[in-house]
Amino acid sequence: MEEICSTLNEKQREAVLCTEGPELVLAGAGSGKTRVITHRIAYLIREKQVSPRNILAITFTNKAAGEMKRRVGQLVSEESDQIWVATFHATCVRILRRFIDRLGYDSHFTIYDTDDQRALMKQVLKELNLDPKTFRERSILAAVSSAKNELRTPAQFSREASGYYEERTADCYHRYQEKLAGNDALDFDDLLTMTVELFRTCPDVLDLYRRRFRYIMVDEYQDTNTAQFALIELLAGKDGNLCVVGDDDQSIYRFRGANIYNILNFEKTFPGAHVVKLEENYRSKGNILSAANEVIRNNLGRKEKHLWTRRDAGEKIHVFRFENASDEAEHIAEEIRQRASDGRYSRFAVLYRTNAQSRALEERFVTLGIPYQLIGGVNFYQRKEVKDALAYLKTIANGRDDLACRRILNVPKRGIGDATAQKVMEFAAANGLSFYDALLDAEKTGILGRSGGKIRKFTDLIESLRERSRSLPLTELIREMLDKSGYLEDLANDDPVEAEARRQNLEELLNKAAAFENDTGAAEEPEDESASPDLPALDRFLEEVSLVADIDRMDTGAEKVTLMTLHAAKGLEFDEVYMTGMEDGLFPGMRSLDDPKELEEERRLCYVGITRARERLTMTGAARRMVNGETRFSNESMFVREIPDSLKERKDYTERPQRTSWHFDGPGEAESFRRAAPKPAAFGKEFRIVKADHLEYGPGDRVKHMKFGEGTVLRVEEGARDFEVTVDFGSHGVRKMFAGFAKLEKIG
DNA sequence: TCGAGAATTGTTTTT
DNA sequence: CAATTCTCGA
Repeated sequence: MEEICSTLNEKQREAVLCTEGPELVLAGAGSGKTRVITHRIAYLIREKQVSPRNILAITFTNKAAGEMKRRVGQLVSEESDQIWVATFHATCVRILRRFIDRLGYDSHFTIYDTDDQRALMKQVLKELNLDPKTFRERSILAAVSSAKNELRTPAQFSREASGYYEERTADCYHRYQEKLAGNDALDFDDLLTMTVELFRTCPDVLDLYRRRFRYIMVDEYQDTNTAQFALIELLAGKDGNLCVVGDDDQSIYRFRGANIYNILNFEKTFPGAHVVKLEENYRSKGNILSAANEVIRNNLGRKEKHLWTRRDAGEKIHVFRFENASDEAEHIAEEIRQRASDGRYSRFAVLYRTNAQSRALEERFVTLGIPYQLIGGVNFYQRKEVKDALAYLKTIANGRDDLACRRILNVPKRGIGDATAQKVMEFAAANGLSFYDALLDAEKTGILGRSGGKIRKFTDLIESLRERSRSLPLTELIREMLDKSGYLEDLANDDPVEAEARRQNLEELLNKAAAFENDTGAAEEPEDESASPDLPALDRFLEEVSLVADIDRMDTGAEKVTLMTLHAAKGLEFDEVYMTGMEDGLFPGMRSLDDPKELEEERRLCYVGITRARERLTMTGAARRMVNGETRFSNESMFVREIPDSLKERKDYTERPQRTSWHFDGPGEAESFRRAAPKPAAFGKEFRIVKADHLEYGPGDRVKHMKFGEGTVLRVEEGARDFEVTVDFGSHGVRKMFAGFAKLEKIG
């Protein structure tokens, strides 16, 4: 016990030692949250003699799960792989593979990603004869998803629906669910809702897992949604040994159903809960932490806390403003190149609000030859060629996934068009067959005339590959599939640059398959009943692949700059962080400007971004930016303005820098200012001067002024807000002016 | 059936 | 300004 707790501070120790009953650990950014969880697990095993099998730890990403496993392993070597550490979704899949037959589903179900969901919903809209203009599958799916997150069934949904639009949406939900079932498929949300459903309808199953999971821990608790909460509550019970760890200030997933009240009301939901606050930050320099605190204090409805650090203040927050997005990107890339002259690029991260912003940055990084890794955007496993390959594999593994089969039926082109596919669909529906089985049969009965031959060739291909899949290792199978199907060959007809990128992605898929084979081959010890039961390697590979998030691919070892969204950055930390696109209308986004709830969420996101930085933080923005083909002008982000000037060092690179708005350094004044005028002016009416840290010219230098032409600098005086420069312009006279306003250029 | 070019959309954020 | 969907001729 001494050794386990010796490295912990008092609060952390308190959190670790409280093992029985409900516990809430409010862990501020960088306060050693993961440390608490891992040590708590170690303490349970080593001191409380709890069997590792009785511990469940839930994380939000596979990466976090892996990291946690690794760190627990360091503390309690032997038994650590007995602990169940997984994401919500992976946990649910494991449970469902064993028991979903109780709900009338096949245990070999496939998992649909967003694209699959879209395709399916499109079919639904067509079948229900709904106008795709008024009923967009995107918004219907959003409604369905939030219904599922709230555990509302189609029946409930239609009961509560009012008005034509909602009623039709209910119909879609209903039909969509039927089609999923018909395909033995679950979408992401189903994984959660089905598990809750399973526990609610089968007490014996619930009981089994309750006995197993005597100690439950949930990381990032502030981001749980209603379904996840229900799941936890079912497993733990009102007075179970449930320890949740989170930070209400870092709740940033409201858009996907996260319910911040899960954490805000924890003590009400679990009376008698032990609450521990971790407020010492071990990560960031003082100024960075102060900036974070200054920003987040503008949110109402949060648990009061004040993060502090023993670290020195460090550099000020660097604030840059540029003319446009490409200047912004150029400057950042150039600065990183200089600062990383030792090649330690992994110390840097560039963060942005929307994935679209990565483009300009990427271009600059490429031209300057800076190694970088891009996280997010299109998930690797959702890229077209990878999905095609996976669709082949799914069809080979079992012909049950109609979407997958249809996807590849004519890829590469086999001369089997939509009309034919439509006929097969009808045939399948009429005979209660899957799409693939319909293909096999339709060809036999010859109902399709001359298309029959083409279909025959396709099914022959699949059948022969299926035969081969029984003996061939995974990687070999994929190679053969790519070859025999003519997919690789077809790729060559593409644009050569594009084709090369695709080939590389397929190569990466092969690497992943090889890694997967190695992993499962090495771990020959019979995994306990938690593993999916006796699935062939191919099926298990497909399952694993369906649950990986893009962040899971992040390579922390490589010396590369990391480019990603602020959302993806949660839980990570870097020495030097750039937060880009700090502009009103972009961050905070347009939609949040008139919605206080939404604005608070954006502010939390900003807080998350700031607290990722250990040593140095830079915030950048552009005066104008191309959005949707038109130029948008914007003000510096209100979040930047919420950071007092005393913590910032600004530099304005725009052609016509703005005079600084009234900034208040004293907390009292700032407070009243914010209350009195919480909203910034929508447009750049205010001028802003930026005090440069130095001037490029001094007395005696020749300079050029926009209006007065050339002159000689007589004197430079440093004022509070700016440099005052006196210049002799000859015929235009001797003039005294502010440097930031005059924009003098040195000549010669 | 299929490709090229036109037209028409659209924007957060992701397990 | 994309990326996706639509339309039309072969």
